Amino acid sequence: MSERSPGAEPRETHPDDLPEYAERVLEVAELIPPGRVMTYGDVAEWLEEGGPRQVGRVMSLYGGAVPWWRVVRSDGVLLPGHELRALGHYRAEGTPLREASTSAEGHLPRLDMRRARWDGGADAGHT
DNA sequence: AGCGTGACGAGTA
DNA sequence: ATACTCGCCACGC
Repeated sequence: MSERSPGAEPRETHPDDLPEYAERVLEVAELIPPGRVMTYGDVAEWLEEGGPRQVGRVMSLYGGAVPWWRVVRSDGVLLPGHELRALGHYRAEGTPLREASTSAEGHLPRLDMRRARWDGGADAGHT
């Protein structure tokens, strides 16, 4: 609705609002059902825009407003720095985990990606 | 304009 | 299974 001075494109530098891309990423994060996860790469593919690193950037900056623990690394490693918080959520939602095989202590479980990965409703067409 | 960094990911050793 | 490399790409200095 607002107009811009002719000749001055609003390219980068967004005002206070979240960048459009960030909003889309967060939107997808909200779609992930409890007990399931999507990888950064999956989200990027689903959006057909950006890449894993861009999704990761958005999550690091604005993820606090959404279930951030449901967007994970493809190898299932818990988010460094928030392992216990994430683990609490996973246990509470019944997200499939792979307990450390060896009896080594200090090893937190990792996500069982084969079972926890959510396809984003592949047949629920988003286009 | 170059260079390092990062909530990544796949491939190789 | 772990460690390392490389490709990726937006950002900040």
